Amino acid sequence: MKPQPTLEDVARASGVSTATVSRVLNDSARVRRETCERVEAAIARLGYTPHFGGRMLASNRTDTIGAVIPTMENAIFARGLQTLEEELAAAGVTLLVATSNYDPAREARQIRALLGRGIDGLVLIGEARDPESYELLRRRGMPFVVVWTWRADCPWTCIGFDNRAAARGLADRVLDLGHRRIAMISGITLGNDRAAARLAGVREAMAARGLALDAGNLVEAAYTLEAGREAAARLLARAPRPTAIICGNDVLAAGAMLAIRVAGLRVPRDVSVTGFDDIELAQLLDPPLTTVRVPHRLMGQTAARVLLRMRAGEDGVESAMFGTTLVDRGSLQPPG
Amino acid sequence: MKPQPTLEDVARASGVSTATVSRVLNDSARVRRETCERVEAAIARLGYTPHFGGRMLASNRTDTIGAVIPTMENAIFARGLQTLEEELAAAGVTLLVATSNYDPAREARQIRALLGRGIDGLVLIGEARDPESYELLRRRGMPFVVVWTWRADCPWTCIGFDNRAAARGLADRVLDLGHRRIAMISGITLGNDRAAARLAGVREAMAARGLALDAGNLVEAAYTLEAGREAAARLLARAPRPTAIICGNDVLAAGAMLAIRVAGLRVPRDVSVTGFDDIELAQLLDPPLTTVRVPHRLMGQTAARVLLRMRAGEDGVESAMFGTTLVDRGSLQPPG
DNA sequence: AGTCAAAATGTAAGCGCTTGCATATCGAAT
DNA sequence: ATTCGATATGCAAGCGCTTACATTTTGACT
Repeated sequence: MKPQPTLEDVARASGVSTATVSRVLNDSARVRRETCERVEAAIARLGYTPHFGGRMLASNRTDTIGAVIPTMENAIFARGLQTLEEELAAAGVTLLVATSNYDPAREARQIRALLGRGIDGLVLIGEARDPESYELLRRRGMPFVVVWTWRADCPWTCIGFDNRAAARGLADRVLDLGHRRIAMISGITLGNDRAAARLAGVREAMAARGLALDAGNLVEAAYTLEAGREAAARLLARAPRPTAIICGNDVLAAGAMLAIRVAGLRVPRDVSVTGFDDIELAQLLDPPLTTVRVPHRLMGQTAARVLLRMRAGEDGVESAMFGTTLVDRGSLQPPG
Repeated sequence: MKPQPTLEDVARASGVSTATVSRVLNDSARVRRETCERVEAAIARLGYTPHFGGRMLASNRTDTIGAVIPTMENAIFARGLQTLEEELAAAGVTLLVATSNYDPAREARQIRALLGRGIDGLVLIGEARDPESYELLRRRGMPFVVVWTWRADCPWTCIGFDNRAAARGLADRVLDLGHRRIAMISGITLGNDRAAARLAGVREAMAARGLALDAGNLVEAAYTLEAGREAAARLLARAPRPTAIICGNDVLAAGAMLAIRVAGLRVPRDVSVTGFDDIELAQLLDPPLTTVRVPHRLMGQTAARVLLRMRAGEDGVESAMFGTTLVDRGSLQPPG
């Protein structure tokens, strides 16, 4: 790493003080146009770039927002992030991403790591986590938003949708079509409020009709294709076989459809399958997957705006709830 | 943002100098065990975390490696990153990710942004970019590696595979099966050496048998489902219709298969389709996609190790080439 | 008890930047 | 010409940390 030109070098080269150069760099409005140009020329000539550490130390800002997401491998988070990033970039703010792999301990570490890097704000997925993490955020006065989830009396600013209600709506549809032997492949609910809420929504829909989700018809599985496949294989082996499998997300549903095909059965003739998220994959499956579309872009965009406002010192920023859409594509039909 | 305890607060609270506290934080080996414990207790009690800017300013290191990738929406990069991140994390280094959306100008900006944040090293995808960016890296003496590509006389440290050879191998298989009316949906080759190399590989295989890729049978398309679909629709409208469509990646292939289905045709009976990358999606398509498996994990892991060695001052670090595998899944068959 | 490396700790000088305050410069109004 | 805000610039004090060097403490040997 070679020595880089400093603010002082620029100041000397353009015959002004370091203060003026700094002003040019930050709010050039307060510097005379002519001086400004002279300084900018020197900056270009020397190839100067501000030293991040110096700036951070002096101003205690980083123009950086952090985000901890479960994984980049699920396209749904990737897309939400993309929007978040674009929206932040437009305001000159960088996005710093960390992943937890759905591991609460790792998420806690990542939060600490991001705080240690002096972020100005934080985006978190879901609200289920260690109270210590929340306490830490409070102590530091760190602005943050919780996305991908929403409930009426959430104590944080949350920007998301009602996982429970969405899942209930989906389960209602399944029930309306006449399914009674219903199984669910849920995400791991421990430490994951979205997965838990989706499961609760399904249970609620069934309870409303005097039904219950048989313990043997519920499998919790990590959000991977392989886990979905195994879970479905287990469910298909039951007698009587379920006529519909509600999956915690699209990846699990894809795994389930794989298992169904391997078992020599057809979707939806023998078994109906539903997903959740509406990732691109959903329309590529055969048959295309009936699923719930989640407002990922809207969440990303709103999270960015809200955090920028918080950073600007605005408080009392409100939560936002977005709706979801049931996307009917054919993998769900009345039982044969 | 509330005021945080500083090193000095910790020093005062534990009755030592700031230097000692700093030593405890960095190489506790040089501090007496008893003192060390006292300091650590104070750190815990005060909830102290080091100030990143201060550290950066004083030591001029950030323990951060940057990466600029085209997009997070393609799972193949996401997975490579995951491995990279894990490997770096094990060495106490953070990964900072930026995306370019396949836009050279934006990539150049992202590189500058990362440099501005004082990264210790950089991972770049492919080697096609602005000479100014390379010049900038050279001037700053910034360690970097180029991944996802490899060629014999590349002037940089590159860690990847031979896109051209892999594509040629695939095209050879297509030709061996007897296809002669071959079409290709390539990624946009402008500013993308991987896409260009894959196209070149296909051309080379055909040339070796005295064939050429008809201009009308080549479409360049952005790496999205929609673009793949449109491109395929265009190709299917030609007379005579191609018997095989070689796609620049799996996403394009998925789009092509969608268009083929819409056109009332069947894969592979009426048209064969091949992909590239072997993302998870490939095995979920119907029929499952014949494609080229790319060593994404290996590249991520190796890139991390190489950069860590470079950071440690080691030079003359060598490039690495990994092989690819043709994964035969059924979407490619002899022409009907 | 005395000696003397080695080990442990302290001292203090920056690292590059921002910013409150002081000073200088400018233009328009008198 | 003089005055006086407004505007532009400079001065210099930190921000929190690391680290070269100086100093003190320790403990194994005489």
